[in-house]
Amino acid sequence: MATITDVAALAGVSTATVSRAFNGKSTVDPLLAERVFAAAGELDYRPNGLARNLRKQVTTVLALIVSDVENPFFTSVARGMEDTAQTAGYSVVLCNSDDSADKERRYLEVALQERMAGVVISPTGPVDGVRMLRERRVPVVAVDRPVPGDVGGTVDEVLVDSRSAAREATEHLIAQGYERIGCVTGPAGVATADERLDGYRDALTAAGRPAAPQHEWHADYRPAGARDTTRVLLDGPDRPDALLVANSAMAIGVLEAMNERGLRPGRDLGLIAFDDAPWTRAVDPPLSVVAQPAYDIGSEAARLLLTRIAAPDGPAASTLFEAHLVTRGSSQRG
Amino acid sequence: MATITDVAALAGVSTATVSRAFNGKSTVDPLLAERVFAAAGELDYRPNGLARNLRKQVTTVLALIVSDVENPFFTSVARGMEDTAQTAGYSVVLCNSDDSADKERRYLEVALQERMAGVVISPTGPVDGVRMLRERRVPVVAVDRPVPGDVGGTVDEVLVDSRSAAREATEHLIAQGYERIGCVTGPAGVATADERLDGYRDALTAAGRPAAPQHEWHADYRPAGARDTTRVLLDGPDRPDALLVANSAMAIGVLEAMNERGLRPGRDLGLIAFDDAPWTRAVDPPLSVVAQPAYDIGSEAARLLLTRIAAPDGPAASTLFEAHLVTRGSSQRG
DNA sequence: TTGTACGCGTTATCAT
DNA sequence: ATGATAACGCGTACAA
Repeated sequence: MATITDVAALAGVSTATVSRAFNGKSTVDPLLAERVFAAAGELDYRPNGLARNLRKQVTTVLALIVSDVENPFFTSVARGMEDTAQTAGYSVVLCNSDDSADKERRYLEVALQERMAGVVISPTGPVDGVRMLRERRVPVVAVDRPVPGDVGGTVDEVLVDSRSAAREATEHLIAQGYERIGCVTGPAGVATADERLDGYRDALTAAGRPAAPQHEWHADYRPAGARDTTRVLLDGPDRPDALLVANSAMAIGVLEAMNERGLRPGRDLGLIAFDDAPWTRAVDPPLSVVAQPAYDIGSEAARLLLTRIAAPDGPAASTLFEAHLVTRGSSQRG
Repeated sequence: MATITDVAALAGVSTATVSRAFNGKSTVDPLLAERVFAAAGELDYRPNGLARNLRKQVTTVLALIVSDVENPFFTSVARGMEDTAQTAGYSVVLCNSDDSADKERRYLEVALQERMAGVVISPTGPVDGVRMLRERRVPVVAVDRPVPGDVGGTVDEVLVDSRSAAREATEHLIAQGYERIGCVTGPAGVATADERLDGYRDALTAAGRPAAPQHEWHADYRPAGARDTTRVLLDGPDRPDALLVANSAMAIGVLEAMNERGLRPGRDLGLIAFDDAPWTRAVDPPLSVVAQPAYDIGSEAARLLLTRIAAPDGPAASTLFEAHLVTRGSSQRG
């Protein structure tokens, strides 16, 4: 593979000039530049990114570490981040931590070893990993959830006000006349799961309804877990007549269990789920959802990260997006 | 950030010894190794991947360039590839070409500049891009589709026998008593779209039914396009009573259009779609699908790539996976 | 077994 | 405006 030296030789200039030409420095004679590019073309030369990175002590690669690549919310985040990063000349490496603190830690180590320019993460593990990067002055932005254990909010975050959204959704179910409203949320301890449950409780409390622990369930944010949970809750006593479901993957499981029993969304069981996944329009009746601005979240995270790369110091920024309720057929009785 | 020199100094050895210790060479005195690791721990040293890569002239990063990150088929492929690559010590960079030849080309350039160890791609653009890598001895494996214009099959591929699967699915619709079976496939010219249409035709022909051009539609492999197409075909004359849909994203659009018209899958319109997306179990009745072994495809592609990295020469390998029909409620009248 | 010294390909500094 | 040259941090001949 041709190197800068080869090009310099063929063009009859120094490597410095070739470098300058390729980096668009204005201080290079147009005539020489011409010759450089001609030579480069002839040799089919591409600058060696590795050497450049070593020399400049910085890469233009960002990492996005998500807890579940198959979750449409995170793929949207990825697209948003990618598009913004792209325009600034950065590439994005997508990493899947699978909600395992171990895997997450490994990826953080990789980010450090490969001297990536920054990391966006939906954190699973404790704050240590993130702290490790920050000590090395590698910018980190948390998305979707704050970093567990990060007291004092020292790391940049892009979050969604799930609690208000959950409350709004629950209020809508109440307004629609549902009376025994339940909530299927994610694992206790996961911030989004807790918040969504809190918002649900807020609405019930405000409506003067008793808190009903037997109407609150935790599943693992995946279809199968929610399906099993729903089977139990549908077959048990005091069956709810409506459900707030904390993400779209679990909504799949809920619908599956309802199908098994011939239950129809809306009529037999009011339903609102978080995440406006494409398929939610495919079910009959269409699923009411809490739409999170996933793409914008990714895009904003990238922007924050790039800002932080440019100016490593300064106080942590926290951006809070609103989620909004999209009412469709599954949340009305008629 | 501490370098190998700092560690060597603190441990009272040469940088060579530190390097050997960190690379697990057996030729290093256990006592010295001990001292090296102690020093490294104290300094919180991490080898600089950039320098290592430059020195070794090779990275341990693989690229996966897909035509649509939001397509669950490709996210499964990504997971399969990632898991296999991981165990061999490689990382995977996920890139989204968005079915744009331009974007694809840019990512191929990045792969080249960053000296990535290999590329798995679902090709959109012409063979030139791929050829460019291969000339530079960067291994490439095509997944999902062959490389357009690659006469003679010079590049490694991992494909699925869509045609047979489409035929099988169509035969099932015929056996279920559907009489006016249509096909909504992807863009003409995209290999998978053409193959699935061919398989559909195979079945009709074999059943002694006339080819019916008015029952064949092309859409863009996305929900909205398929929805619009389906609106037209449902409202038009000679409306089909069953549909083979060439991917799950389009199935969403088809179902949406059906919902608008109060049509029920199976009873009013038999339905089989490619891709066993999680949500297909959430609709009522559940969607019959052609399940592709997406995870295995990714895993096999990684294996092929790693083999090729180890032995760059030798004839191109082509792996063909079977897809299998999963019959559920949407393909039976009852 | 260990150390010395060179080179990977590039960019930045300093002269010219 | 251009060229010579010294790093960047590591791995590996080669020598000891």
